Amino acid sequence: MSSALPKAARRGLADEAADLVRAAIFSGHFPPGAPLREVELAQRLGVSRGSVREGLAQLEHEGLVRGGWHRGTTVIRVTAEDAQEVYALRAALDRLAATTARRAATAEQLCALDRLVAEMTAEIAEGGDAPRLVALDIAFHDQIYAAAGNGRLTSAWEAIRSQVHLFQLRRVDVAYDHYRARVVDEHRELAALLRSGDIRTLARRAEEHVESARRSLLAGLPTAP
Amino acid sequence: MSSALPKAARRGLADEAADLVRAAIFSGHFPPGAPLREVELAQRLGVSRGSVREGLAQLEHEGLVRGGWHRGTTVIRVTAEDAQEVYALRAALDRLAATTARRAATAEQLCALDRLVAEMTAEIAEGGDAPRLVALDIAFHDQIYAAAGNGRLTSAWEAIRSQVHLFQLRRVDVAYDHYRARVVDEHRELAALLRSGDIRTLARRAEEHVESARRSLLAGLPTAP
DNA sequence: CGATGTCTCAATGTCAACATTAGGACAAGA
DNA sequence: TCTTGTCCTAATGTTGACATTGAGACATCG
Repeated sequence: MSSALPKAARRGLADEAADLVRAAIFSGHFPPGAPLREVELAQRLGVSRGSVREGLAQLEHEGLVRGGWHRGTTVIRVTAEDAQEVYALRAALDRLAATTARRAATAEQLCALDRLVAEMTAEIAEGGDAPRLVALDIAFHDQIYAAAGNGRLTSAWEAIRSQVHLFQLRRVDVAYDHYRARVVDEHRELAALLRSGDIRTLARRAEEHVESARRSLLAGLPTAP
Repeated sequence: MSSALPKAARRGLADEAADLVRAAIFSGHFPPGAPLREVELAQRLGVSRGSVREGLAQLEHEGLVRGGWHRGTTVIRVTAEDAQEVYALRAALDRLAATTARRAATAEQLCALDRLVAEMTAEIAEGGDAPRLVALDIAFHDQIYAAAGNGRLTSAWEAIRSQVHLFQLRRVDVAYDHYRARVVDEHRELAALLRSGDIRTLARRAEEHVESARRSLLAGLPTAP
């Protein structure tokens, strides 16, 4: 069959709260450095502090927020050093994901990649909403990790996924033209290499793809705030 | 100065509970597949269920236990597939950690590596307690990650560290002689390469070191339950 | 006899109250 | 003025009780 059923994942309020807060951070409602108070979030989301607390712990494992003993939780700030760390790790993970997926990916999964590239193309043709493009970008890489089929690798990706998402949103803020001009071509090439490319070339291009994003963000970062 | 003070990290009961349960798993008190009931742990550790719950969530992020919606938490089982996943990811992480540390490590950190190798040598001379050797092995790699100085990379390592620890304990169960014969030499070579070796050679040897561990474990795994 | 519906209970999910702490305001002293 | 000690408060850490759920036992029906 095409795909196993979505296994009816019934989730708890903690996951719900985590999703809500994460979306609020991406939307800019909670800017970098903003404090996330448990009581305030609890009554705003209509759940108890325990659930909010569990959700915040999840976001902390995603690296989106930082907290300490009796010191509250705050949204991370996007410093050049943070970007260096995240993109260095992402390069290593993407490299492994790509080379693994090169051998393990099914035809259906490869088609899903092509479909995402097509959606990016269509999005740009319609004007190009930046957040939507970034979401497609992330979804493309999600699909590669899924195709690799390594649960631990996927978990490692999920631990920096939200940070990458945040950084990419920042990137399109400071260098949208550069991003818009390259996003489709780079992903189209990755998709092609994943379907029928040399492993070593694929590994190199996967790393370079991340390197490209890192430079693009860092070029505009020091000038910001 | 030699080192910044350990910043007096005051921890909560949740971390304490996580440490206790983790140790209990390593010691074999909770064998693979054993259920971890919150109520039982709570009264045995003398803390509330909330703290135990938070601790278990931490262990779940470490991949040591698995849990689902209203389905309890159980210790992971060591299957061949799990080992493949963990060691594939570890190879990528160790490669990045080693190459990064090659440039960033301080003299003090390199000496710490030598000291650990010396401890391994001494331990083997005294008979060679397997769990202690494994602990030194893990500590050696901890030190490399610390020397790399990439917080996100260290977090990714911590997300599989406990699983690696568990797998290595299993490895010395099934192939202690092989482990005992190689552990000192392999780590001594890594330490030397980190001090003054070619980057590409270091990257390759770091991956091979993991590959060696993977094969050693997998060779004895399928025969075991 | 096998399949299906219902029931039961042990275990987890959720909640609101209580205990503890970090960090700042403030005043006294050198 | 700078340092130091104290207090206060807003937030987090912790707890036990209540609500909900999943999985197996059991009975019923085909």
